[in-house]
Amino acid sequence: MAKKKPLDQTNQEKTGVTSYDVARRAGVSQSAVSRAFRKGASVAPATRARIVEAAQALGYEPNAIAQGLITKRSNLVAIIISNLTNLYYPEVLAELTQRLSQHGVRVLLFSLAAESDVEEVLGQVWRYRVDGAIVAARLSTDQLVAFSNRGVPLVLYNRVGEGVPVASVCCDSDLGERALVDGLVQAGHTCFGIIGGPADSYVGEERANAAINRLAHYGIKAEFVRGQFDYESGGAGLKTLMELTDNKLDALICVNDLMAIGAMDTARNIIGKKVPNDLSITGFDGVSPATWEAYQLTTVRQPVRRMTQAAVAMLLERIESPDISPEQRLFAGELLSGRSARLL
Amino acid sequence: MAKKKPLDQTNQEKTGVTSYDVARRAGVSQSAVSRAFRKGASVAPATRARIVEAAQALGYEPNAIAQGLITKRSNLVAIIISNLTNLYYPEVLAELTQRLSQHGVRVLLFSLAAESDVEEVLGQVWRYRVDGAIVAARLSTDQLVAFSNRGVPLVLYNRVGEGVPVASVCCDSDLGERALVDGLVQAGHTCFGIIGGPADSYVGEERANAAINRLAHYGIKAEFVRGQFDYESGGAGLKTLMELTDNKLDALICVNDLMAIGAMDTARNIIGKKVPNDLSITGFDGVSPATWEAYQLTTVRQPVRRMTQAAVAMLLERIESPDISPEQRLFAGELLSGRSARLL
DNA sequence: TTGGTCTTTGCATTCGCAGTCATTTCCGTT
DNA sequence: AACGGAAATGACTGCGAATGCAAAGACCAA
Repeated sequence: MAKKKPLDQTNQEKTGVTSYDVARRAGVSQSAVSRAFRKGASVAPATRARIVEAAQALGYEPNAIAQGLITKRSNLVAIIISNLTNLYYPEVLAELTQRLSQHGVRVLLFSLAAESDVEEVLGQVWRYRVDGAIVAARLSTDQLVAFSNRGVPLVLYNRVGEGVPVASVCCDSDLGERALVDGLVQAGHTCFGIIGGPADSYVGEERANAAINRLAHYGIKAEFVRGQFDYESGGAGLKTLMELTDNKLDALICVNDLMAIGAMDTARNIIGKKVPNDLSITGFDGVSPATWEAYQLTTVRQPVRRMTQAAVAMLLERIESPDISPEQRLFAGELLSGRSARLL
Repeated sequence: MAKKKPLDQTNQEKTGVTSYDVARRAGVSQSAVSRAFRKGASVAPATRARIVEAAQALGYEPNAIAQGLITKRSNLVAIIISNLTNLYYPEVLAELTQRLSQHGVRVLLFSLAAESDVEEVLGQVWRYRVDGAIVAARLSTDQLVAFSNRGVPLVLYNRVGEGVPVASVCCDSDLGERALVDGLVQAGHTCFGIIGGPADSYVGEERANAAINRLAHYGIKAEFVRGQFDYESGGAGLKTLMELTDNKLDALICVNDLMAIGAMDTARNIIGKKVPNDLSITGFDGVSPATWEAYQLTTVRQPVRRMTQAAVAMLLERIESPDISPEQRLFAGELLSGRSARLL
């Protein structure tokens, strides 16, 4: 009884060119083909040449799925991101994807409507046996533990493991907001307002708290409203704050650039306030529109390249050596002194 | 000799909970576990319940890699996108990803530095045996043929198969530019300039040609320069065009919004021209900053939701029935009459 | 020529699951 | 009680590549 694929049945139709097909054409065994495609394997140069030639003639590409099954390395990394439309993440995503692909790792993308929708995608993450994950969304303790239990290396991006030690890369909210607050206070502002993010957003809370705390240090209490990180929230938030402060607001801290931009436009065009003469506005992130002529936003720019670079490096390290202990890397942002705020 | 996994060796460590582990715990065969997880399979309700319970206790998730190997369906779709940082694509990407995931399909993301870098990633696309691909980058005829030879369903996004019939979803450049040109001409503009995209960009060429042709219809010849689709290119292009036209330029057509925005800022703040009084500026895409108060760009908005919806539907159709003949779906954009241009 | 070492090569097995086929169990009927 | 048909279940194989092991060559020295 002929078991195993007998090497005698033509099969190079469309989809399925297998290593057996290549082997037959090159007159070698399937093992040889496998070895010809792996780096340090023992194959005679002449043999390898024949195999490569046959492979090319047939259009053979090793089946990564089958490789993954046997080697238990899918070369897949999950990237879980919440607000893809939020201007800041596309840059991060592009950087991460390109860096990872330089290392032969492919990206399985999960994009969330809201930051708290993670649970639904985790099942899929497990199923695909990804080699690791980079997550820019809030994970519960249970979820963090799940990663560790399943042995999936994890790097958080602009998030930290609350209560659980996890590798993470962040831009320092405290430092950033502190620089902004210090500048604003010392320039003589007195009536502060803050537009935060949705309650389930990690960075939103971080930054808002950082600003509130630093203001408290000066004995200043700011009004606080929440936004959705988008343009409209900026304008809406500003209006609310104006009411709350009896129109006295003279310093507005937004936890991201987009809301700051929205607020600037509203201040200038709707409310009729001069920015920064009547009202100083600050943002956070350093997205590209922040530097446009029309805005010249005073903000904190995250060092995206260094951060993504670090995230990828950390992840790959942990994939190689799963037992490396968690490390937090905190990057200082760069204060961008634009024309939207009077700083000292 | 005990071949096959003997069901008697504990194995629920971290990574590898397999269907055998679940089977053993539930006191059934591996086949039963497999069936319990597939829809219309024949399993007694009581058995299924036991299996599900065991699976949960062990944290079992079917291995999608193994499933893919045997069923020849990876449930993976490749998305190949060129300028992720270009403001327009993030929205598209987010939409596509979310729609696909509603259909149980995962996204393998490939992001290109330049539109012509496709070749390098195609190898990876083949290796992962994706069920289909959505491509927003220029493919050569050979590359298009490769998809068809390998039986990988393909939908082009804002591109068409030049010379080869391929399924595609586009926003109509001709209609869009025509509406803009008509409006500008009828409003009395006489000296036209166009800022195009990089020569290897498909939409860039399409739109520029559309504008040029429509202008020719009126007997008008426009000056033409190229940009890189980014903010800076807008300002730079405008300056060049001003020189070329002896400062007489009164209508500027940019092939995307970002360059139009850059041009607006430069016109107002650097060159000192009033927009739209001295100079009308138009864009294309309808990205969110186009609607910001500071710009109110006159542009053509692509119906992103309908387009992504169509792309996903077409792709899934073709995955189910690979022999459906190619179809082109051309969507009309919506003319957004902002305050950046005087139209009729 | 012979023996020993090192390199190439092929065989057989394995990864985790789906699905075919054969067998068993369960029920309703008469 | 005996039978028939449907439903449930299990044994087994194979998807495509990687790899341990053993066998076969290649090469050199004696």
